Amino acid sequence: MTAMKDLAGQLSDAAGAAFVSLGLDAALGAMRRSDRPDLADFQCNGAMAAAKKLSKNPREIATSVADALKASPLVASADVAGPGFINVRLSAAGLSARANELATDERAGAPKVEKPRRVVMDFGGWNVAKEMHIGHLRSTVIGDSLQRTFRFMGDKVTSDVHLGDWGLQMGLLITALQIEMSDLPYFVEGSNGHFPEASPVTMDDLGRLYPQYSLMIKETIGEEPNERPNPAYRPDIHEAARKATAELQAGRPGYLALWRHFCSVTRVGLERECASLGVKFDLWKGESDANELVPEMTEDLKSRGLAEFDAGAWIIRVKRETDKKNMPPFMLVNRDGAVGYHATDLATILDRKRNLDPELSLYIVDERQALHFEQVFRASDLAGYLPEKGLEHLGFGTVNGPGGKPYKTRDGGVLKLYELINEADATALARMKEAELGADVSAEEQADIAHKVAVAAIKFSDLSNVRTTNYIFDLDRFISFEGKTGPYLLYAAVRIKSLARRAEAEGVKPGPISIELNAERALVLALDGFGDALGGAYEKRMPHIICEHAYTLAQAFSGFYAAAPIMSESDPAKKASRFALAMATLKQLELVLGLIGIETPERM
RNA sequence: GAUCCCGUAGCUCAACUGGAUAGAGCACCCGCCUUCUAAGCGGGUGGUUGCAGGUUCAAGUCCUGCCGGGAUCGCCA
Repeated sequence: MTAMKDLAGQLSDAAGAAFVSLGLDAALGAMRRSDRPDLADFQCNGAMAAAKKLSKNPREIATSVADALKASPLVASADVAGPGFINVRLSAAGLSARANELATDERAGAPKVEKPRRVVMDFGGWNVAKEMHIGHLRSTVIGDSLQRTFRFMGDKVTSDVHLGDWGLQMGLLITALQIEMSDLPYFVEGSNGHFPEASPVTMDDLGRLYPQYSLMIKETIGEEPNERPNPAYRPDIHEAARKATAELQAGRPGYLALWRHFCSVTRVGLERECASLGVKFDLWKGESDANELVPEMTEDLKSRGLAEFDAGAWIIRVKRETDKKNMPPFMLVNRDGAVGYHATDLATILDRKRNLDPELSLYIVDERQALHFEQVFRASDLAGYLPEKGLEHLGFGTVNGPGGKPYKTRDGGVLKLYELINEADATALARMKEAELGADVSAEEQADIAHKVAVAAIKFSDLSNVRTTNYIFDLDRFISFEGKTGPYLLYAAVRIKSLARRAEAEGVKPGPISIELNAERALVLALDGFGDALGGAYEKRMPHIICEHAYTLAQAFSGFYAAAPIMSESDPAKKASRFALAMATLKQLELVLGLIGIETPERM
């Protein structure tokens, strides 16, 4: 995968060769950054595993590997500690060579895949008629980070926002409008006529109607122990919504016209949030786009005996003998003749197979959808569309408020995404004024800087949590600018940019890097860790690994910045070396921040 | 009830898939701005990794059982 080996890779090769010469597996030579920086830069634990197989003394094996390692020009010292740890300290020459390599590499040491794959990323989760709130932030920023990471690694990515625009909620909204505004022309039975261009509803209307009517089609309310019949349940409305859904899907013109309004009204808000967050999708498709394939697909599945008729609905049995958990059947067509997201997701797979033929499809959707995707993937496999192996659900944890319950604002509502962004913008702007920064720039530029800081804070706060776990959202902490935050990373980058401006003015040029100070060693080691972090984030689809690396790098730079003055350094060789190291850091830092969707301003 | 996930410092989170003395940030305490942006740097206080067993040279990580929290379990997405 790697074009240029990082230090761990080079050391692993050397140690691996030593293990092989002992008649052992080269993989035992795997080197990693040391847990004990006071003792070593890198460590190898393979001797202890080897000792078990050979029933030899691990220290004996370790000593012989360590002796072999000493021959490498990279290694300053190699010794054995404890039960058989091999500790390696790197030579200044080795570190300097690596630093120069990183400084001149376009990709700052990043690996690239040898064989690019066609990858589809599906961001299912946004719905028509629902405004984006804090809970939608995760799929957006995680998915965006993943698409940037995969592209950077060389894969051919097609991202699809995949709106939820075709299920019962659409029929429910039509029903709601029929009740609230019954004289609209969309409801005239059999009408094929022209319908108004302008939407009869605004996003606010939809945002109000949707929750109001959703409550009426819930048969029960309350949590598990206190679950009880919903007093507001309206079977008539439920029935009407189901019927309207089926009619919409069957192509009733008035309903389709109305539905288009719902979609376009919603999309305005979604696009605004995307632009604000700097998130782009290749495709703005939705569940509805799969609709035209559904009849063909269901016929195919029925004719091959994969779908069967059961309790009024067409289902596919996806249960397996080995299943421990309950595996309900895949719901192809419900008893009204309407389809839900099982069918549209499967039809979408068929569509993608025909048009994109992806080797890998990633679904960045709430962890709670895990069972759904397992059903869809199994169905796809059974049907011979795309193999289950190339379909992955990347679930993520939910966003909770203090106490582990879903986050609520002070007035009990959900925090809308644009409100969060506005709040962060305002806080960032206030912070700038307080620090008396940006007094010499226009108000417009100040706002631009503040927004970049705000977005960095929001994205980093979210992405630095492990993808799969739930996290607790606290507004103040989320948009704080001190410590381990997005703005800290920006600050490091901005300081280097400022240095670069001064260097330019004073005619200072980067020169060969020579590592002397401890702070310089630490910075090179941090820079060298990029490949490993990127590879890990890519393999595991875990953006937090990149966040962790970005922070380590910024921290190492801050230490270097404080310990090694550049512009005031009198020795021109040292000055040029340190400046080159700073510039290498900036290059990598900007690449890394790019992978988590963070843009760096020129000053802040 | 069944299946799966989680429980780490006062708070919010890490820990490279079994490695050494479990790391960060916030908060708190002490230092550092007449030289590169103090949104910063250096240092300190703070832990029986929910509990009890087990596996082995080595367990936050693996196995078992409890306790506590969450998610899911056919016509909502």
